[in-house]
Amino acid sequence: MRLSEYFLPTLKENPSEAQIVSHRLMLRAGMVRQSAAGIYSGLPMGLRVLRKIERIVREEQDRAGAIEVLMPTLQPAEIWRESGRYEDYGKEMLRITDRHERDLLYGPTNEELITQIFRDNVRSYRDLPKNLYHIQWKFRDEIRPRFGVMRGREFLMKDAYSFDIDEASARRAYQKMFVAYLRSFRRMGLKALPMAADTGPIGGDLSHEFIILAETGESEVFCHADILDLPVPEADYEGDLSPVIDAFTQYYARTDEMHDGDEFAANVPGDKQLTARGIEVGHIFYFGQKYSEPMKAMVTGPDGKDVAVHSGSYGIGVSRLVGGIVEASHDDDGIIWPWAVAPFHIGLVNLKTGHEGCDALCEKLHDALTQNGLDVLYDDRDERAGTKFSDMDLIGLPWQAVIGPRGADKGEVEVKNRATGEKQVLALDAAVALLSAPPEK
RNA sequence: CGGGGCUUGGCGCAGUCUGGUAGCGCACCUGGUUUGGGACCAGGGGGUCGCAAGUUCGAAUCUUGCAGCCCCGACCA
Repeated sequence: MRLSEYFLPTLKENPSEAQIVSHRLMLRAGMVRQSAAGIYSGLPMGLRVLRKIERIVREEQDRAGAIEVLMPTLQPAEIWRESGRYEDYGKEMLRITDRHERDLLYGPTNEELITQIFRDNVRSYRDLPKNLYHIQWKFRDEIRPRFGVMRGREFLMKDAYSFDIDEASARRAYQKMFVAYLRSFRRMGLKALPMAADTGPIGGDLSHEFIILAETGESEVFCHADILDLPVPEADYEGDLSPVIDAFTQYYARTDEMHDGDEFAANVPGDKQLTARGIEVGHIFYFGQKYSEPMKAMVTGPDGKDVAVHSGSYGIGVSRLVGGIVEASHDDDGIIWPWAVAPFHIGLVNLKTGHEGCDALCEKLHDALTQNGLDVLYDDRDERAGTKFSDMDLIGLPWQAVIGPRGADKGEVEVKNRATGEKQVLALDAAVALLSAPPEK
């Protein structure tokens, strides 16, 4: 993509409404613009990141056996009356009335709708287990939206819903999602820590929040430092997942609402006690028959008797992750994108557009990289070097390839690693080889 | 929802106390000189000062009401 033909409005100064770093950087790097409190438009840069995150989430959900569907943003009030949540949900639910005076709502979550779809189409235990998910916009009319895209009112969420014949089977569905979440976040370059979460009225041990550490996180978290370095293994979803789950849950890890100071002190050695702030990027829980009973989501079991299915739901805040990743990965100059979610892999900087040697070498490099399947943003604007360098640092692509009159005629490319700042001058072929791999951090 | 702050050109701000018809930096347009870390000179365009009502000869400035946005707290992917 040629920057001169792209749409990338960067800002030199911080907009006054943005207070936290991810919000400031996302505005300055031309990723999003605010439309109203907690409601954002995505510009091309932001959309690219969102799509890459979405793709990772989708691939890992599919791999874990979940099946993608797409439910609408607007839902009839009727099914929420059935589950009893229409009144319970309160003012966070945006209610809408259509021209026929029918009550609708903009979905804050989809348990009711998916349960309706399930019960209307599945009758037998032989069709279980099932795990259905979708990636769709949600709306929760938060009292106080803040932190840019991390606490918006409108947000993109992946939500999955599992249906099983009994609790033992449901537990397995839960484990699969647990592992899929570990894998998803790891692929995005994040260390997401599963933390025991409040299970509410259902009880049991089947609820975890996945938290990434960041100074601006909303909740305080307490954990054993060793969790941070646990490897995420290749997943065999057909095999026994318990060892993986156990490895991650053997350590103390809790948010402030679940925290117990005495237990923390007793179970975690002093030098391993980690207190930090975190951002919740995922939440999984098993809720049994909470919705299947009132909504009559029944299947016939092997004994010929109808039973209400056992369900769980599993959410990932896709749009929140964009902000979360920026929080977790930036420096004073701008964003530092992990390779897997970078809007482009490489920023190709032509220091002197119009200079024959520079133009020619840039074109060559651009074509070679593109042919290798890489996303290249080619800064061919007629701007000064300083402007290009600072814009490139700001938008944070993993690699920068700089071509200027100094080295162009010798066929030299200067390659810079955005994360480390390390620079090296290379011949074209060597540059192509280096740039085609994720940078070592 | 309670407390605090803000609203003046695309962005960042001054001017408001003490009313006199709007200014600075950046960005943008034209021309020229420049050109490896956000250049310089000259010229230029763009604002019913958040909205409404009031006071006044005269309101960005004073009064009242409303709206939007941000921050702190209690709640949430």
